[in-house]
Amino acid sequence: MPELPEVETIVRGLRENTVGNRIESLTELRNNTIIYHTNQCAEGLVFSSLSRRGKYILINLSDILTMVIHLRMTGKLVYTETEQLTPHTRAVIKFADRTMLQFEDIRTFGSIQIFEANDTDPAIKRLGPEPLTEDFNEKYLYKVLEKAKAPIKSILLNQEIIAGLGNIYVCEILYRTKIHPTLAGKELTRADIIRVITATKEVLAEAILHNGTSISDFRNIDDKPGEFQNFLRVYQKKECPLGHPTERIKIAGRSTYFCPVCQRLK
DNA sequence: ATTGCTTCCTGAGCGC
DNA sequence: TGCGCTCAGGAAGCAA
Repeated sequence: MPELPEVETIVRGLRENTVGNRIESLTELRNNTIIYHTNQCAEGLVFSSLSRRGKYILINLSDILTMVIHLRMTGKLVYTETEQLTPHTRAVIKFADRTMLQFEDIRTFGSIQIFEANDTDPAIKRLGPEPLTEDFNEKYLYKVLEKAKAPIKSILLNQEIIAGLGNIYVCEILYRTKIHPTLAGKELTRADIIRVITATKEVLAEAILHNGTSISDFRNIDDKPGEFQNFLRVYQKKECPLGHPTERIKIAGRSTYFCPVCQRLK
């Protein structure tokens, strides 16, 4: 479900509402939702600070533990004052002030992991640069693409190359850059690379400004949808903004929307 | 080393 | 109504 802008929206919502909250109980309603990588219990600790890395939510618990949440396709975090269990509620964190955070996940791919404060998920250590920082720049992307035979679409989806992009935003980025999604990475020109960097930063910033994209069930922690779906140009569109019919193809098993007129193979 | 196919799981939407 | 199929904001784990 959520990509970088959606996760960022959730983290901001959590930061406003839960910093300083003490965990009274942490209950798992389905096996393997909460995975402990430490013997230390999270109960009694405080949500000290929150951050995001790629699509991961990182919660610092009293500088003692780190809670790492990944929502995968259908995970949701809902902050409520009363218990509202659904058939898909997988875990509930109750705070000392009687509020609670419910983790719902229809497809059950998501997880909550708990590590020592100085430890983290190995997958996080392998993540590529954050696209909204200076680390994601022309020099870096040129080096990545120089010899890459894979289609640019797959490369941009690879979290070890760039952290946080998913299927929607990669389609949108490629539309804005006029690059065909099947074009091999090494075929991109310097000008293309600069356009990719610029479009990536623009699309993500705009999406964050609109609280993310709700195609079906993304919701902020107060259960409100995002608004960026109103600004998508090709993803799940029949026509691009210029009126050309779009096409849908599969790349690496993922539906890829593009405009065959605006986005040409060289 | 790189690339891509299958898998985890549940539900919605479609054609017949 | 219901069946069977395809599809879904992700990514690990394999196989080639």
